[in-house]
This record gives sequence, C-alpha cells and structure tokens, in this order.
Amino acid sequence: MQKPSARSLSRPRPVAVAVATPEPARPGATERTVGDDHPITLLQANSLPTLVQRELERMILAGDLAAGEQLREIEVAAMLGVSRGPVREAFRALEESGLVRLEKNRGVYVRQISVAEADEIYEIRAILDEFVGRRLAETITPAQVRELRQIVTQLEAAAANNDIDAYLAANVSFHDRLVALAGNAKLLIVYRRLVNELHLFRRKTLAQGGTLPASTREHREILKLIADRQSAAAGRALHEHVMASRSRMHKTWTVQDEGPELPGSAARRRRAAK
Amino acid sequence: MQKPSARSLSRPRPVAVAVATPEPARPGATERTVGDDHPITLLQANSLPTLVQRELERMILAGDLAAGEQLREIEVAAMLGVSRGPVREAFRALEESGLVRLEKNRGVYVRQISVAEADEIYEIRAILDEFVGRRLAETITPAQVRELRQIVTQLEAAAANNDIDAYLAANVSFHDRLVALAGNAKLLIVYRRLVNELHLFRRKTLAQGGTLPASTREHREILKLIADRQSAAAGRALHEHVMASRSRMHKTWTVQDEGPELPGSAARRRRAAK
DNA sequence: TTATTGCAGATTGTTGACAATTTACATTTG
DNA sequence: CAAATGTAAATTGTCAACAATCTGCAATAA
Repeated sequence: MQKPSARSLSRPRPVAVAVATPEPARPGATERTVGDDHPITLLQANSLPTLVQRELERMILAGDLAAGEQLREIEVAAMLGVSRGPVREAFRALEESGLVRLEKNRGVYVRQISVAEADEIYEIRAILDEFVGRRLAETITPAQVRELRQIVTQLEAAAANNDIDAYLAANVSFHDRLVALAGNAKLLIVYRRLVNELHLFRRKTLAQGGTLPASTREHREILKLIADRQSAAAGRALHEHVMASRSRMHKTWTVQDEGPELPGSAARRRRAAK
Repeated sequence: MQKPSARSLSRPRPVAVAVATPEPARPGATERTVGDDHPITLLQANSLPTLVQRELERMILAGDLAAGEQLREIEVAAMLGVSRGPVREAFRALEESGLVRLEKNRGVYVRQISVAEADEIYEIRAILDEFVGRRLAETITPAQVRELRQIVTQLEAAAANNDIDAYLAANVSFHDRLVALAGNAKLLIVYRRLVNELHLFRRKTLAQGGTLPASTREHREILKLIADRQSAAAGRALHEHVMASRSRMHKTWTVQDEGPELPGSAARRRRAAK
C-alpha cells in the first residue's frame, strides 16, 4: 500500500526530453521551474562521468583523438581536472557505445573500424533509411519540407565551395533530421549510434573530391520524392543513396594502401618516436 | 618510424571473435595458446566491472530484478563481494545498453519500458527482421535449415506443453539464430540490444495463453519460406510476424489495468511496506 | 490542522592510496 | 650475436575513506 505522503515528497525534477511541441511556460508561481539550460539543472543532471564521457565523445568524433590512439586514464583525468574514477566510468560507457575499446590491464583505445565493419553498418543504415524515407513521405508537413530544403541548400553551397567540413556537417544534419522526423525516438538513438561509429571510419576517407556532385544531387532528389509523397520511391532512393555512399567509400579506400593497424600499434609507435 | 622490437614484443593474446569457420589447431609448439574458456584467458579477458555487468544483466533479463526496482551500490557490491567502484562502472555500461536508468544522487533503477517505447522497438525489429528474412533466403544452407528446424520443433513442443519459459527461450533463440546466420555481425549486436530492452517489457505480458498456436504456426511458415528460398515472401512473413507479436502484446496489455509506474515509485512503495 | 523548516540517517559522488599487471629495457646465457 | 630472463617504471585494477546530496520524519509555526 502506498503512503499518501510518498508521492507528494518527490519534487518536480526538470527532465530533458525531446518533445516536438514545447510546453508553454505557465505563470503559476508554484509550478514554475528553471529552464533546462540553467546552471542548477545542469548540475543536477550531469555528473562528472557524464561530462567526461561527452567531452571524449566530442573529441573522438571531431577527430581530435585519432582512431587507434590510446587514452591514458591519468592524462584524461588531468586534462579535465578530475580524478580517475569518473574517467573510468566514462570509458565504460564509451565502450558500450562503440567508440572505444577496453583491454584489461593494457589500456583503452579509440576504436578502429575495419572496412568490413563499415560495410555492415552501411548495410544496416540502408535498411533503416529506406524505412525512414517511406514513413516520412507519408507524414511530412510543409514546414518540415522547408526545413529540410534549407539543409539541402547548405549542402549544395558547401559542395560548390568544396568545403568538406561544412558538407559533412550538413550531410549528417540532413540524415539525422530525416530520422528524427520519422517519429520513432528509439530508431533515432540506434541510428545515431551507427552514424557515430561510421564517423570513426569516414574521417580519413571522405577527404577526397569528385563524388560530391553525385551525392548532392541524390539529396535533392530524395527530398523531392519525400515532398511529393512518393513513399516507395523515396525509400528506394534513400536505400540506394546509402549504398552509393558505401561504394564511394570503397573506391577511395582501395586507392589508399594504408591497411588497418593492429590494436595499439599507433600508440606504441607514437611513444617510441619521442 | 617503428622500432622493429616493438611488434615482436606484443605477445599473441587470445581474442574471442565470432568467426564462421574456426581455425584448426596448429601443432606448432610456439604457436599454441590456451582455449578461450581456460581460467587464465578468462582472468585476462574479464575484469570485475565486466563480471558485475554480466551478472546484473543476467539477473535483469531473468526477471530476478524487477523493472523499476532500485539497485543500491552497496548491496550489489556486498552481494558480489566487490567494492563499489566496479559496481559503478558496471552501472554506467548497463545504462548505455539501456537496461538501467541512472539518476544523479538518487540511484539507479532497472529500466521500465513504456508501451510507446515497446511499439517503437517492435517497429525497428520488423524492419530488421524483414531484411534478415530476405537475406537468409538467399544464402541459407541445408545444415542451417536443419538447425533452425530443430529450434522450431522445440518451440512447438513448448507450446504443446504450455511451457511459457521454454517457449520464450526457443522463440528468442530462433530469431537470434536467424539474425546471426544473416552474416552481419553489427546487425546482430544492434538486434540483441533491442531484444534485451523488449525483455524488460515482455516479462509481464507474455504470461497469457491463447496466442501461442498462431505464433508457433508463423515460425514454421517463416522457416519454410526461407528454406524454399522465397526471399521476398520470407521477408514479408517475418515483418508480419513481428508486427503480429506487437499486436498480441497490445491486446494483453490493454486487458491489464496496470499503468506504467513512475520512476522509483516501486522501490519507494516496497521500502514503505516493510 | 496544515504547511514549512530543520535535522539525522542513508545513499551516492569523488578522491587518493595501494595492489596487480604490463611494458620496455638491461642483463645474462648459450 | 640472438634468445631468454630479470628488473624497474608506467599504467591499470581495486579499495576504503571522505564529501555532497537526498530522503524521510519530527518539530515548529501559522
């Protein structure tokens, strides 16, 4: 049996949830809470391990930490001004999300994605994106079309300027937004994880030019099919687009002679070089 | 520049990788390593946090720890005979894999899956399973068909005996094996994560009878289509099967009046009841 | 009575110290 | 000289103590 006092004791804790329509601020004094970006809320929601995890994730995805590089607990702790405990917890979380690899008593390394693994991820992405295209073509609103069109415009501008970084950002943004608008929150989580892992791989391969025009055209075409509510065609186009990206990746990869490194060899070489 | 001694120093460490064809044991004395289940190898590969994580995962999926239940660091540490550090690391990993929820300064709770979330997961599973069906129908071997047929037989036996636990086990085994045979290792990882999260939900809903015959029939039909190499039909059948499971879940859920509990309320009530 | 405030116990967050393991290098041995 | 062996430094694994926060209840006041 539940004591009546128990429920009333649990204070209203501000929770960060992704909602399509933000609640309007109510003027009632007792109901008011601070915003999600208020220092107090941030302090309540984020512990040191979470912060460390997020910072490392950012650095890995930004390329500040190269794939294969070793992360030393002490160094990371000193860099972020915390002790080793939170760093270790962050490592555990990052391992589960596929960004680092833990080897007992040997260290943690930024994960390396092999071509075979990247292939598998592209294959999964193709399936998921196909579903997203079909679903979105059935549910999309004019406002959403405008938003996506804007991203495609940025994409084209970046391609015209040969600005690889901007192109990559807009590209990720476009697909992420597509999945988000499909309205399946769990799918978005799964999708982002896959994209993150692919980032570990893409960084070195996407620096090449020549394929941007084709890729850009495909994005414009996909958006058009979705806006025209051509469900099946939009799904097919997205599927093809992802698989084409995969082929482009393959092409640039086989050009390079650089094979996948053995675990830890990069760090070992780096240390020996000093 | 790489020192020649560096590479030779890295000893051959036994790594557990899922390979389709296991390497034959070589008689060369210098090349011999101990098996993956040897105590030394186990000690090298498993740290305390990993062990704690695995044990908690087992307990959660087995239902020993109910959804919504609070996990106290000290209790878990005492139960497994370790200190709080490894337990905290295990919690972080379990959070990332979606089995527990961490609230800063308040505790960690076995996650509760809402009907809406379960819906989303079923939807993703339907997509992935459809792909698995199509792919498998193109690549399956007679030996694999025999293996799957055996699982379906177990499934039918469990259904005939109304043995819910055995049915659930065979059901999971069938689908897991299907995905595994599809030959995309990353997909298997993604898929298992989703199935695990669904477990948090299914435990209470699947106790009902009446739907077993239909589900059993569908499994047999799916296997037949795959064995007959009817790619598209197998994919469709698997998609429909998952969505039918979703409907069955819905049906049994709406019968129950029990709504989803608020975070921590179960633990609070349990403590108040003592 | 009912809402507010203060307080003690329980629980989590963080840190620093110590133990175990690995790694790189020097030494020895054939 | 090459291979094996011993050793010290660096790094990770684990633990226990302390700090910060939360929870539930009692005391207080309107």
